Parts: sequence; C-alpha cells; structure tokens
Amino acid sequence: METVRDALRVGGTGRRTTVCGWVRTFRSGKNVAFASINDGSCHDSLQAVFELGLFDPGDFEGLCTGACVRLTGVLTDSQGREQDRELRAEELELLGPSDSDYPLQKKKHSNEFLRTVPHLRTRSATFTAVFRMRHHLATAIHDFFRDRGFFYVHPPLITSSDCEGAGETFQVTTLPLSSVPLRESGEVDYASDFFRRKAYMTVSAQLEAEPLALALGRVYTFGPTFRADHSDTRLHAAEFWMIEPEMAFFDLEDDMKLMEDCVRFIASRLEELCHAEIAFLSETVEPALASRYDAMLRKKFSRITYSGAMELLGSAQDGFERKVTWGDDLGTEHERYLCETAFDGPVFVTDYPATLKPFYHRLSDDGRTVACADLLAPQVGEIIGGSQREERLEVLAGRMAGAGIDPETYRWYLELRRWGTAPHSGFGLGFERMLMYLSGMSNIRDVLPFPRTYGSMV
RNA sequence: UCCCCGGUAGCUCAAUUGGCAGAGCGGGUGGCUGUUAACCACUAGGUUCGAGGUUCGAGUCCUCGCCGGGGAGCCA
Repeated sequence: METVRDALRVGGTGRRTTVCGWVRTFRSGKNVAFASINDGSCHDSLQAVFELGLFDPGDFEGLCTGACVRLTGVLTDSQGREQDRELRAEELELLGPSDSDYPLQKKKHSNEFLRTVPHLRTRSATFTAVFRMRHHLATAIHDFFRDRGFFYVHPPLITSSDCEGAGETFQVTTLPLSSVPLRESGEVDYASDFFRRKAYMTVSAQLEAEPLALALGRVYTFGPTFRADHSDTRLHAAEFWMIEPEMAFFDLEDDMKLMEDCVRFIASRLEELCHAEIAFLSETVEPALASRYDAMLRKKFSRITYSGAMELLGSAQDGFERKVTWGDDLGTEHERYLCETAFDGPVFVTDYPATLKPFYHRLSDDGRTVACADLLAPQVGEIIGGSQREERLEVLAGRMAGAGIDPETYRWYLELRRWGTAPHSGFGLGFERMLMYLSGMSNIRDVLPFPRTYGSMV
C-alpha cells in the first residue's frame, strides 16, 4: 500500500499498487467510471478509472462522495488533461460506504456551515490544506529554534500565577461546585482544594520560561494557552497555541532580529513545502496570499516607534473613529492603518509607554517607555509581542509596587534578579494568528481543528 | 459585555409595496459520454429558526428568545 502522494509522485507509471482514501467525486458512464480519491497525504487526488466490464454494477453501491475505499490497480499515464497519471483499478474494496446524506457534497460550502461539522470538515480540500500547513508550520518552528541552539522547554499548563495583564484565566479546581467550602470570613477555603491554593490554566508561559532561560541560555516553549476573555471575534480563541522564546543576554535589538528571522524562516519553509496548498488557498480563499509571502520573504520588515506612530497617526487622524494622543493604546483601526496603509506589510511598533505594558518590560532610559516590540500584520493584527525584560531588581520592584502587585506573589520572580541577574529578552508568537496569515484563512476557528471560543465548543 | 447584519429545500441563495414558496447544486428516474464540482431531460423535496403580536392576508412589519456572522473593547 502507498499514499496518494507517493502514487502520484514517486517512481514511474506501469507499476501495480494499492491505495486507500476517501472519494471526493464519482462519475459513471456506460463503459467507464471515474472516482477522485484523496487520502489527505497531499492536496491532489488520484483519479481512479474503472472499466465497468471488470466489475459488477453492485460493486459501486455506496461508492459516492464521502465513501472510503481500498483500490488496487496499475498506475498509468492519464488520457485526461487535468492529471498526469491515474490508477486503472482492478480491485475495489468499499471500506466505508457513503450516501446522499453525507454533509460534504461536491460543491463549495461556507466555512460557517463546515464549522457545524468539525469532525467531517477535516476531509474537505480547504481543511486538509490548512492542517497540513499547520503541521509544517509547527515543525518549521521547532527546526528554526533547534538550529539556533535553543532548548525546547515545558513550563506547566496549570499555574498559580495569572500573569498580570495577559488576560482572564480559567480557574482549575476539584472543589465541589454545589457546596464550595467556605472559611469563617465567607471566602472560599482553598486549603481543601487540590493544590491547597488557587490554581489557573496558564495564560502565558513567559514568567516560567525565564528561570529556564537564565540557566539554559536560549529556550522556547510551544504549547497551548487558555484565556477566558469574553472576546468573540474572528481573531480570538479560548484555547490556542503560543511559541514563547526566552533568551539570556539578548537585548531588544537581538530580540527583534530573532523575530524577523523566525517569521522569514517559517514563511520560506511553508512556501517550499506547501506549493499546492498555497496555490489552492490563493484561488479559493485569499487572492492576496502570494503577495503576503513576498512581503515576508523579500522585504525587510518596517519599524516605527510608538511615538513615531503617534505622529504618523496624528497627521492622518481625520479618518479615525477614535483620535489618539501619546499615552493612549492603539486601537484596531490604528494598527490596521499602520500595517495595511502606511507600511503595507508586517511592521514592528516599538517602545510603548510603560503605562500600557506589563511590569516586567524593561524601563528605558527616558523613564517613560519600555523596550518592547509588537509585530503587526495586515488582516490578522498582532502576531508577535515581545520585550526586553526588566533585569534590575530595584526597578522591577518599583514597577510592581506602582502596579499594586503584592511582591510576595512574585517573590521567586524577583529572586531571579537578586542572584545572578542577566539582561534577557523574549517574545510570544501566536501560532494560529501566524497560520491565519500564512494560509489566508480569516477566522481563527478555521485554523483550529476543534475551536474553543467564548460561548461555543462544538 | 456593547453595536450592526443575517436565519427560506440536504447545501448555496432568490422572492418587487405585506398578496400563489422559487432556482442552482445535491437526491431519484431515464439518456449520453475518457470523465474532471461532467452533461441533457424528467421528478421528488418546505413547521420560511422558535414563541407571541399587528393585519382580510406575514418569508416580508412589531416584541421577546435562540443560533450564526461581522465589528468594538481586550489580547496572541
């Protein structure tokens, strides 16, 4: 047995082989019938040709769109124009019949409809393409970091820290919800909870990555992240994946170079490995997809400071719903203006006001901005957020106090600065956002196999 | 959480001012064909999301609810 991919690409024609796969379309005539067989191994399907004289009419019962078959036959050069080779079938085994109720018919379905059948949409041309790209993106990321001496580390998914400012947390508990134990004060008595304290699903692995970076040097995490924000948009999921590298001895400039190298590397890897998928998605989903790869591979990423962006937005501000001045956070309309109109491609926005960023971003010499960089991309918004971390104990303690954070909660984090502190930097790359940008899919629900979003878990 | 749009056949959608519920694809039947989301003919297929209301009459207007989509905020 071999995959459709190998049957189409490996060796020459004339050999006898067996393939298994699902029927995309079936066409029957008087003397000959055709079935397109796709097994997910590649974008293209294998056309099977049935000389009807070799089969009983009953053999084709249930052999319609959606059926699963095992076919044995001889690979031959195709007489048709749309494929180079095809399988002249000699033996047909119907592993799993289908019928007209099969939800995926041989037509274009809306992504909204396909979301109602997540267990079947995986077989569609679009979603097999997206999930192959998802795999290649993940392996490209591992290759990128491994080749640069990074260690892949595994911080916990259940954590006691809510990573200040990163988003709402899902609480983890084994307390009985119908009769939660209370203390005399009326507060929940976590002493009898599983961990004997309050616990959450992680919203970011960054804080826990720092002790590993300040020991192993260059590390990265790649795992799921959980956010309970009530944000119901095409860009947000409650469970998504993030890549969070953390590097000792990197300043912001080193950090940004790594971000840019990383994005270029994975884009070039996908362009190399996913020709057919990119071509298909350009045709059916996002005509601008090819130009996105150009923007990532052949142009240096633009850079602008937050202050510079404010000046730029000020001079173009008439068209905005909300006007912004220095100290305000950028709204979606402003971010879109920067990457879609002003720079027309991925752009770094750096050096935000300290008041807009978490306490652990390194305070710059001007005393009012921090050493950080967000990478904004057209259509998908922020795909990377990174910073140099505050390594000075007194400055960090002061910023925590300013933010009203109990130092005892982050005692271990402060101790990293107390003994053997080192300049270090890192960033968080949104895996699904990146995949959206590289695949052209405009809704995060369509790059996750089983998306979990606010109010919905199909 | 807020704002906007939508829900009609299995799927994608149409239905003029409130006046007979429609098409394509898919299904069935027949025909034709080395076909390409095949093609041609015929045919079946409906609680118009749900509950109320207005009206002689509601897919269409009003109220509430449910579901979906887009946007805002927050973020990746």
